[in-house]
Amino acid sequence: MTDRILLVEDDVALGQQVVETLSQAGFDPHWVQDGDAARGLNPDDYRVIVLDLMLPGTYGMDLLKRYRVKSEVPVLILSARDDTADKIRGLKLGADDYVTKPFFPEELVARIQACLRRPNLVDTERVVVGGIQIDLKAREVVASDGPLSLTPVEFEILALLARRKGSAVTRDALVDAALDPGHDASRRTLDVHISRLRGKLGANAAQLETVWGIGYRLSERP
Amino acid sequence: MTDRILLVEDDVALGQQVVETLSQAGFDPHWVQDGDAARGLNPDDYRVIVLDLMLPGTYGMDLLKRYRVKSEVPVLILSARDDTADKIRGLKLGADDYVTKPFFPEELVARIQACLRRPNLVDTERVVVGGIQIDLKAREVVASDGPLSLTPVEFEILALLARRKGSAVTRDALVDAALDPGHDASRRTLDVHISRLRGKLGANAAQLETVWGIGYRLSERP
DNA sequence: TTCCGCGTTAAGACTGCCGTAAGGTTCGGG
DNA sequence: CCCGAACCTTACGGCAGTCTTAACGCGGAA
Repeated sequence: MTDRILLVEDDVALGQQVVETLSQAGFDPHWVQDGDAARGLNPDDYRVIVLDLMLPGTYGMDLLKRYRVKSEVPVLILSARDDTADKIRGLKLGADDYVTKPFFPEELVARIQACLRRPNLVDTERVVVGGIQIDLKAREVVASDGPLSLTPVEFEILALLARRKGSAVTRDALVDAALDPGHDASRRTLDVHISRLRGKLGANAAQLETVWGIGYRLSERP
Repeated sequence: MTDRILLVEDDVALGQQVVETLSQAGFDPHWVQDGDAARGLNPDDYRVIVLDLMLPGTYGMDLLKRYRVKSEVPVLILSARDDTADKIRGLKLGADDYVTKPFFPEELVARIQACLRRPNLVDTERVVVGGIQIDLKAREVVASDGPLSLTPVEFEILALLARRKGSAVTRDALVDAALDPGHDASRRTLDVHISRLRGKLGANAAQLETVWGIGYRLSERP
């Protein structure tokens, strides 16, 4: 139930301080010091992302752009006091708030909590991937051919793939999200569910692509 | 079908800018510059209210409280960037979202559209789902065939499903809302009530759908 | 007290989901 | 081109989840 926060910050002293503050505030901070490392992470794995714009390697702005493409996760920018231009660019790119350095740790915590409170970004209830429409609240799925009736496991698989649309999702992640944790043996079980899902998807089956050696991906394009 | 928006903002330059932006976005903005003037207006005459918290005369927070007493209209707060405390208080008082100044006009438009999209049926006293009409205060239900006489438990089940209309509702949530917490044993009790409810719903029984492995859903479509 | 309405439980039948096994197919490396 | 690993598909049995009917018990009303 603790909220995972991703902190992207190259300054070691500041990073340590922030991690400690967030832990004390009841969050679960994950700290990466390098922009390139942050690039590979999935933004949807976190409730809020705290991003320093001044980074070695991949620039912070690029990261922000990259995250925004596939996710709605609130992003909070850390920037130098005088760098107004960067703040505005960041906000235009979809950042949700900014904090100027130097800052008091409590201020950062308050901003993060404000982000979490914001009603409109908390839950996306409807995801569209190509010809497939998924209503996460109603648990209804409509494909090009018409509405589908999916089993709970099939729905969970499709929902996870849809939330991470365009990205490859690990077999482990899918098993974790959809399958009964009681039976952890047979690694072929997921295949069967994927197969059945493809069958029901009909004309949209091609969007559910196999990523060999990794897992699966739900593609926008048919 | 143009949506009337009430803007309460004392800053003339900002107000003009917002009014122009909203007009271009296809809305019908009404601008009052004074808190006391806004006090006399009927919130239900507007689809969304955009409220600056820093006002001369009646404080913005008072207006928000006043509106909330008699109306469910979505309220969007404008606040200064650093005023985190006010944002949080505003959201606690029932505001639906906030925008921090300075903001980009497109952002405000996007937020307003998000408000309009969100079905706002929390604590409404009357809910209509397809052919079923439910008066939550009077505890009366009218179906296509005519008025129904439901038992307390049946009514609570139907009421919860109606408030979350279109969404799948967990069995646990329904048991929690409708059944006596004393007996937590038999998980089959809910089935029986659902069955009886379907019987009474008659022609509308098909709207009460089973979501296999999850619970039930009250659908708009017959 | 008796009667009736309501919530609950019990029991049986049924639907269809899930996991597994087994055999076939595709992929990538050597 | 061959081989092993990863993946696809089909079929099937066990059983969880669901629907329905019937009966029990407790309350309030007559």
